[in-house]
Amino acid sequence: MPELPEVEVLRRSLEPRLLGRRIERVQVLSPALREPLDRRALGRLAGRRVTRLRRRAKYLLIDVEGDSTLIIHLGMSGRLTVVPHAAPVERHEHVAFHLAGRGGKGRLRLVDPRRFGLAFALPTGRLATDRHFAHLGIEPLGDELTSRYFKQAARGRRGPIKSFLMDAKIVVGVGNIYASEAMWQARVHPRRSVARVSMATWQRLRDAVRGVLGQAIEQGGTTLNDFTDGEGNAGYFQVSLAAYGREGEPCARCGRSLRRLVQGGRSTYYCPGCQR
DNA sequence: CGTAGACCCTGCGCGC
DNA sequence: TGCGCGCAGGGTCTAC
Repeated sequence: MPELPEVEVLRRSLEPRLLGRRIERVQVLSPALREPLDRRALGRLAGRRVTRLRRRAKYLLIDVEGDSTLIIHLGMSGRLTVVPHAAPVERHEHVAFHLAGRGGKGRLRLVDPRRFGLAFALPTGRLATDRHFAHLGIEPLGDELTSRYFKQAARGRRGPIKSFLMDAKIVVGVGNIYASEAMWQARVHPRRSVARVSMATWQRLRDAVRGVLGQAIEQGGTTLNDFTDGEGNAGYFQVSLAAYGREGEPCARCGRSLRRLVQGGRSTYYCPGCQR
């Protein structure tokens, strides 16, 4: 479900609703996620106030007092929302953080039908070396992402540009939707080998990745099915998608019919006319 | 070492 | 109406 823009939109929407509020109680309703929920570790968050919300790659990081961090990953189908204290438990609600403080009682809940998501707690200082984060590449919206970085990272690699863009060891946050969008924007064919990308094209790809992710954040993310921010609002970047999910529709740039192909078991959408 | 494919799981829309 | 199939925004592990 969520790529970097959706997690960032979620972070921004939750920030005013969580900052300074206290987690009164942690309720694990259904521990079966990608990694089983650890009742004891999550329970230790109880009694602490939220001090900061951050994002790394597609992970949401909720820092609390006492140098602990709650880490949430939404997988494909996760939804994290603040609901009224008395809201009925939803199907596939895995964990609920009962909140007190400004705004009265409430609950932050993680609902995840497909169970590819994660929720765990760590001492804040241990994040960088934790196995979930240790091997992640650079953030795409920071200063480090340059055409030179891309070129350097591609040295000695084979394989298609799409896999490269989606490889979190290179650059994080680019998932299946925004990979198609960035390649369309940069006019690069998804099967193009990374060994055959010129510096000018690396520059176009770099600009396209940043541009697409940035615009998607501004527009509240992409809601294809069920993405919402922390208040339950859908995004509207889906109306701006140029390629993803548009097989058979005319390319907005050249008019050719957009096509779908499968790479690594996942759909890629592209224009056979203007992507080379 | 890098890369390709299988796999984890539920739900939805489609064609029959 | 019911059923089977393909597909879905993530990441990790195994086999080459």
